Amino acid sequence: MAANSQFAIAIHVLTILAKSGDERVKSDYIAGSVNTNPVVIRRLLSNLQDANLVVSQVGATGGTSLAKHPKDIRLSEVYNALPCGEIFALHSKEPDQNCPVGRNMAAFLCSLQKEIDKTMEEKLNQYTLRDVIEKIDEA
Amino acid sequence: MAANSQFAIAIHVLTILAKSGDERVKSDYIAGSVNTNPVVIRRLLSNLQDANLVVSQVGATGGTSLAKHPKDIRLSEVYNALPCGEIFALHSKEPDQNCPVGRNMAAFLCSLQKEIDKTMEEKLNQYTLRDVIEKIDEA
DNA sequence: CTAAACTGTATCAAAAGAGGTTACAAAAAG
DNA sequence: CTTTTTGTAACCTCTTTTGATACAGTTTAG
Repeated sequence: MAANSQFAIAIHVLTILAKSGDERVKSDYIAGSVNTNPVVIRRLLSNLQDANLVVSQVGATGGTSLAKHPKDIRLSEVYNALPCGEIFALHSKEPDQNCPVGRNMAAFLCSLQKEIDKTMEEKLNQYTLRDVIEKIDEA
Repeated sequence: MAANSQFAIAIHVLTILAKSGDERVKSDYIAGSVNTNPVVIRRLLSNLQDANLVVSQVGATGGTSLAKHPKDIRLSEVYNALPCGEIFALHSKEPDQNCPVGRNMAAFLCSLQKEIDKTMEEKLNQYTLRDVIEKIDEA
C-alpha cells in the first residue's frame, strides 16, 4: 500500500469535477467514486488548490469545482501540484567520499534525475484534462 | 528510508565494476564505496546478473565483473533489470464501478502509465554506462 | 583434504511512507 | 442556533525498503 497513487487519484478527482461543471462537488461524493475516505480526498484537493487547479468553498452547500477549463489544465500541472517524490531516489546514505566513484556519484545522479524529470514533464505537458475526458467518454 | 534507491545504487555499482575492468570485485568492497551492507549489494548484483549485465563467481577469489563493455550497457537495461515499480501507482482500491468515471479510470490510467514508461525508457536508452563514466571522470 | 574466502539466500528487525480513520475547529447557509 | 461541509491534526496500520545476521554451497590455496 506504500506506492504513491496520488497522481492517479488526482486525475480521477479532476475528471469528476470537470464533469460536474460549475456545480460544487462534495468530498464525500468524490470519495465514493474513488472508493476511499473523504479526508484522503480533501488532503489531495488541498494540494490541487495550492496549485490553483480547483476552488473549494467551506460551509453548508460547500464543495469543490475546477478553477479553470479542462482544456487549460495540463497533466504536468497536476503532477507538479503533488508532493510526489522523484522517479528514483538517491542513495539513502552518502557514498564513501574517499572513493573517486562514490565522491562524484551524487552529483551525476542528481543531474540525471533532473533530466528524467524534465522528460516526464514534457510528456505530461502534452495532455490536458480535456484529453482525459475524451478518452474516458469514448470508452 | 522507504524510497527506492536501487537504480541509483545500480549505476554506482556498475561504474565501479567498469573501472575495475576484468578484475573481479568483491561485494565487500562495493559496499564500502556505496556505504551499505554487502548483502544489499549482492541482492542487487543478483538482479543485474539475471539481466546479463554482470557475471559473478563464487568461492575464494570470487567476485563480480561486467558481462559486457560499458558502451554496450544502456541505462534502460539497468532500469529494467530492477524490480522497481511504475512511475506512479494506480488506485490501491478499485474505484466505484457504478460511477461512469470510476469505471473507466483504471484503463485510462494504465495506458497513460505505459506511455510514460515508454518515454522514460527511451530517455534512458540514450545513455550507456560509458557516458556515465565519462561524466564521472570529468568531474 | 582442509581451511579460508567468497557468493547466494533466507530470515528478521528497523525505519519510513502512504493511506485510512476519528475528531474537531471554522465557516457558511438557512 | 443548527446543520452541513471543508481544513487539518493526530494516530494507527500496512507495506516497502534497507540493514543485519546466519549459514549453506563453491572455489582456491596450501
